Amino acid sequence: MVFTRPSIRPPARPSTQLPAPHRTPLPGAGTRVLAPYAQVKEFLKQGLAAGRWPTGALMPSDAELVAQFGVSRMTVTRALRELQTEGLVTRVQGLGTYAAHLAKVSSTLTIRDLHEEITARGHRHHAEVHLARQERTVAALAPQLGLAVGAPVFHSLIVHFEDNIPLQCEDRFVNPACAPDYLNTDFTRITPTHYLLQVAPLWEAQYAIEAGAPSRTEAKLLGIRPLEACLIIVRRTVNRDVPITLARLVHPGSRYRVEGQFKP
Amino acid sequence: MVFTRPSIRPPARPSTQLPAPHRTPLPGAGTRVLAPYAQVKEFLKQGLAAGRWPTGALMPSDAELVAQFGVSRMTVTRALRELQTEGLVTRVQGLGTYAAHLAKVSSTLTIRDLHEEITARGHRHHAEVHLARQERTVAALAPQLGLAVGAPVFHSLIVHFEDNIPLQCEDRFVNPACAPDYLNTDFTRITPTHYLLQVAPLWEAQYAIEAGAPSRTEAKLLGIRPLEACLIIVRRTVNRDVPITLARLVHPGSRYRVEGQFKP
DNA sequence: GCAGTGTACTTGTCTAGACAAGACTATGCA
DNA sequence: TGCATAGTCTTGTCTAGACAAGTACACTGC
Repeated sequence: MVFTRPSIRPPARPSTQLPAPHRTPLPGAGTRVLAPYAQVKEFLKQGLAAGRWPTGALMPSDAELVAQFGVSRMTVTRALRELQTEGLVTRVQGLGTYAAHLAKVSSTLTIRDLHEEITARGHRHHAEVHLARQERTVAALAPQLGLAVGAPVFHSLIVHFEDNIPLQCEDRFVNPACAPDYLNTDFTRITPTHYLLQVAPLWEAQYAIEAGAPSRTEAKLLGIRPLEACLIIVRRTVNRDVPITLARLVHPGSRYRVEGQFKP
Repeated sequence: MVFTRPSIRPPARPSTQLPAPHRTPLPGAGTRVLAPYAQVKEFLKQGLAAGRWPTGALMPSDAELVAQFGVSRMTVTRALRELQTEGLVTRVQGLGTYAAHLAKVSSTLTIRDLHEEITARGHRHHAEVHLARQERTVAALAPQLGLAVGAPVFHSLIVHFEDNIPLQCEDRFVNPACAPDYLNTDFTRITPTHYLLQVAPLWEAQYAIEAGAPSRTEAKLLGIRPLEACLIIVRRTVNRDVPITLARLVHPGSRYRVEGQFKP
């Protein structure tokens, strides 16, 4: 659905002209007046919230907003670009700005080092290392880690405790090329996440969150019954297209959950 | 940790000067040259990835980047502002730009209407409505929905099927003020999510994802054993600070998972 | 009817300069 | 010594204009 812009200019829109933007900071007014770009942004956001432009509808052009608000095009552009990165509008060169599908908002969910997370709660963290050795890549892992079958790969199995209660069972494979010193790290003092962040500070990750029963080993390590529901996160981390690590993080369902926020 | 900027200008940085940016589109070159703002951004991103500026370190100032790249300040500003919204740098007026803690990246996770999601997979969706009525707000719900205890609230209980297999048990409470017609909707044809998106198109949501056992009713409705692990999402949706709805979505762990991506 | 062309409109990006406001530092005065 | 002040550096924001490039549509000539 693409609306056509009327070829005739609409008749006398109510003026939203701003009175000489930042040059008059409204001396007595206690409430901080919004910056012009923020006013344009807010105007469009409110309109979208009110359903003024349904999904796919053509929104005012840059030039129209410039005229309406009496600001420069750079200001309008900034407002629209921010709305675009927030996923609220779609801009197509040569065509115009369209209202986006508002259901598709991105969530903010910050990933943190478990050690940090636990200490931030004012609790004590410690870890038990059950395995840290070099193995040969098996077929199931090879494509995920970008390694050949049989190539060396680092494997660690660590249980993390919050105030002596098992919180996470971390089963991790690491690409040796990215972190040659991985196995020499003392994981009771530095978590793998922390170490890997230092080695490869900028990365992307794909993750899958699911509920399931732990394996028999995991249940034993976590001190839970074999059928107790667990929150399982499988995370694959990539640094500039080079796979770094693949981790399976198993948490007792009763002790851990993921929280986040969607914001348009 | 805050580094002090040296008061003496550093000696002759290797020039990254750009050759008359977009005015010379490199006639023969097949590879599209990055826009100047993108080049500045990429330069800083690479530096961060390489650990050139550890967390908290003072990064080059706008003026330095302007001189280094031979672009205008607006161009540099754009690059830095985008890095800031991506959470890679922190900018403080009067002080400078600092390298941010790279572990905190935000994830992209798109929330979609379940009906859309299922049909997008090429499968068939249908819903069974087990409950859709007005009730009185109980104490536990009142603060979450911003309603008084005893005030009317809409309550629906719907099971969603993918190709006749139960996928989600949706237990939902809705603020009547936001969606007066909620109970008149035919939920076998329109999902509550879809309906609520039309009524209140712009919203924020807080969610919690956890693993747990279903209630006895839920197990029955989903056709699973009482102890089978379920992925439970509790979502609270707010439209401009007005609570709209509170939903508990229970999925059999073996049939559903959440996937997403972290990107810096 | 149909293919090509020109025009008008759109967004994408950049420049050079400007003023505001926050944070630090050196200076001068009591 | 202690405090106020001026100066310098920083980021935050805006303007007015420019060119590039993509799209749609009316017009032309065949």
